[in-house]
Amino acid sequence: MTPDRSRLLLLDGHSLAYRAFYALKDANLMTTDGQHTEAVYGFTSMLTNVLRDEQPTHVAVAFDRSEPTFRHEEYAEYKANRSETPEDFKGQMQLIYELLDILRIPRLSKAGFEADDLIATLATRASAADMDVLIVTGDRDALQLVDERVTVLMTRRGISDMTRFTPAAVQEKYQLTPQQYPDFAALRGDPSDNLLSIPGVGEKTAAKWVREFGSLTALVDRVDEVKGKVGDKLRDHVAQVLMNRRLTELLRDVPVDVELDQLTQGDWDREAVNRIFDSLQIRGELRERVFKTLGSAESEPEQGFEVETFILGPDRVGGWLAALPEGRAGLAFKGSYGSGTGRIDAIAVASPDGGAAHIDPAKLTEADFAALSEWLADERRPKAVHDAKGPLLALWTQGLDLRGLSCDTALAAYLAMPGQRTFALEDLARRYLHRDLKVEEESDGQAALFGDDEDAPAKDLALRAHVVRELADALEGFLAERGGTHLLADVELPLVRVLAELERAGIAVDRDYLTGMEAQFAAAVKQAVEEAHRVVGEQFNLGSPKQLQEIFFNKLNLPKTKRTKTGYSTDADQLAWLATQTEHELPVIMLRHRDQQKLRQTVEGLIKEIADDGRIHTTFNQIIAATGRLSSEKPNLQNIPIRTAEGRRIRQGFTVGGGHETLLTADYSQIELRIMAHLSGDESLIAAFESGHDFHQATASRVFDLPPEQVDGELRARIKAMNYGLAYGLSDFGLSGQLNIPVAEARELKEEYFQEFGGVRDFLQAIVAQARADGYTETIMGRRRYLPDLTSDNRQRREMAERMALNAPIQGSAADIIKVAMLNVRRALGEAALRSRMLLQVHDELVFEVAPGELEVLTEVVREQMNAAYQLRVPLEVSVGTGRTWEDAGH
DNA sequence: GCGTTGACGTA
DNA sequence: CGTACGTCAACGCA
Repeated sequence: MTPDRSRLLLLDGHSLAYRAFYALKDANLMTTDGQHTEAVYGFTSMLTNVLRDEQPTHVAVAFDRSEPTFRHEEYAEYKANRSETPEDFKGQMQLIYELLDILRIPRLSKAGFEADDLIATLATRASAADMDVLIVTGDRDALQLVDERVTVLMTRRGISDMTRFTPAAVQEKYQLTPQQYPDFAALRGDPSDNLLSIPGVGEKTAAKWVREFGSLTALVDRVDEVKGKVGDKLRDHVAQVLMNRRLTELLRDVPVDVELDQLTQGDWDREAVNRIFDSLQIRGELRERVFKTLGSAESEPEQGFEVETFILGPDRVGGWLAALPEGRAGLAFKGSYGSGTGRIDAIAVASPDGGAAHIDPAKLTEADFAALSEWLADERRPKAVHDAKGPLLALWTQGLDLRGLSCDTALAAYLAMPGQRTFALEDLARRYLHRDLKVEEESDGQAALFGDDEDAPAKDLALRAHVVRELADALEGFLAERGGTHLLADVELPLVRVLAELERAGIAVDRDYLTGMEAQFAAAVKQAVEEAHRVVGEQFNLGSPKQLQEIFFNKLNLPKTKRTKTGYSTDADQLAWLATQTEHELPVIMLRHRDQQKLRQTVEGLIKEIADDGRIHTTFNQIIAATGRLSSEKPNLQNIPIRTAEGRRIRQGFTVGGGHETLLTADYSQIELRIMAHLSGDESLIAAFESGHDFHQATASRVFDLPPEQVDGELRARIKAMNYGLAYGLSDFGLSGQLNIPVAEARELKEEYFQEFGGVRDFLQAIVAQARADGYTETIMGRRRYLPDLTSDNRQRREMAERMALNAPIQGSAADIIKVAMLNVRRALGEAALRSRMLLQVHDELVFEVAPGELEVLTEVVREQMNAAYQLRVPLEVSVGTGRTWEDAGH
């Protein structure tokens, strides 16, 4: 079999991006922060389609440059008629460059030349090297390049339609050869390039002349033969036509400093591609198509993973584990986990020297179980696991434990790149090991190739264990370069066990109480619905913002509120505003409905999650929040209402469980502000914390130069808003909205504040500047957050990144501190052999269940450990409360 | 069925 | 035009 000839695909980047932009203009594609993406989206779509359909072996995208070209020197008016780049198009070229770089598709440009010239040059070279060439463009000048080897794909209207120009197709369409095309174009003129045309000569005449005389040269030689008025016009414009011809000719010998064999797609990184698609908010079909298409172009992994798998039958486990060499083993588990429990279906252990064993826990002899149990629980046998918390919970249900966890690859990857959305083992293997962890494809439930191997699942799990082991080494190295070793080893890793304990413990709830409350909220909802229907005079769904807009703005003709992407907002602020603007009762009824409905849903959601033991076992996610915080899901126990009296009633449903005496909550007071004082070193702010007065009162007294006791509620509220807003990057505008004062007054307030606390302003500015220089921010414990958008051209994105940059070290440092506090509290509880236990973490608060007789000592331990978690330049203040319910224990 | 949107609860 | 999350119902698409 003779190998296919090489095929080079050349794309005209600007031309295609422009076509794509106009084709998708009406779709108004945009990210939520205002970056338009029509051109990026359309270009990517075209690129993907043509790669898929044409299967080129070589590829490059050529771009124009902003510098003038030889054409401008020849003709100052060249392209001078081009209108301004549309505002919505701006920034999209930069995004296309980034995307191509991430996809490792070569892009070319050269000062003084247009993309067309680069394309002509490379097409000519490739042709000479016996390659086929495919040119994709929207510019008809490229037709002159068409020959037996070179085909041009010309975009038609949309982005999916392309015309394929071979010599025959050019002939058919224009009745001209490709060589004649530029002659024709020169005679015709080209408004888009500002090439003048001959009055009275259009496409028809131009083509007729070229056909008749064979070429422009021949026509000029025999120009006297052209009869009539058009003949005179032609004679008047010969010089201009010849210039047109020179401008239309594409250069085939641009000194491009690249070899043909360099024009191939390089190794690309799935995670990076996912990242840029995430940031562009491109998902679904196009993302799929890119991965599917480029999957074939994606370089083959250096080699797949190979691992010899030992499927350990009865009585083989003990011997195999005993024979394991020194070093770290990789572990992988199959099973299901969540809600404080789990089930293990299979375990794989990868040996430090290569092989891996597969263990079926259902087929263990007593001796096997004992050996496995001992090995798993042996602190001195180091182990690496991917996302260990679930398996740990599952192991506990089987009477097993897991000790010696020296690396969790999910946590390590999270610390390395906390902004990632997922940390799937497959993705990490590709990113950090540059190899594929492929699971055999299955279709229609039928086992595909090799699927009839009944050991395939075992081999797959063994492979995962092996990959985890290799990945652990790679990630630790990577993390060490980023200064994350301490956080992994001394904070996140030990925290896994503590979180598993929290999840296993759960928190007791009073089901009857919650059920009764749900009925009350439901009744209030029903009443609100009826009232709403009555005052409007028709039935509608109060839960539908769309229907509500219809009622408010079309039926009742109430004043228009703030706009959302799809219409007018009906959120609580707008409803409250509407209530002040009109006599109509509906806004107030809606507010009550929203309120009661939200509470009802919250309670309903909680009831659904009550386990058989009468407790709710949330799941804490350790690798979600980019700042380092935990998150809580199924259900989220970090957003149980507290602000309103009605909402707080829900907290009375969380109670002390049987066998315990009371609940205890302990929270850090103003921890983020204390961190700000510490990090900024602002002496005045530090002094305010040390003054012993209420903090907001103390800062207000300094700002307004009043004795603390003369600070009234109004002043205190203003400064409180300032204090908290600063850490979020609050603008003058935002502050004015929040305090209901004019923007100018908000600006003055800020000025007055910084007059007193100038160190805070310096600090906040310095953080952003530092982050821009480094590309990341850092917490007190070295937790990094990478913020590439700090250098974005897009103002909205850049300013968003700046706010993230100043918030991340503050929020993240608070997260660091409470994590350390949790570890220390847990250790102290163990050392004092207390039976009280930690149940929840809510960012700056810990909730405990107090065993009988331990209240006093527990309070002491918690206070001490939370206070000592980290030495800031101001004291960490902890306030403690106790009570039968979470509400009673609050403060 | 699935993903997006608007709304809203917490720190 | 204030950061970080998770959940719900409605809705539009496939």
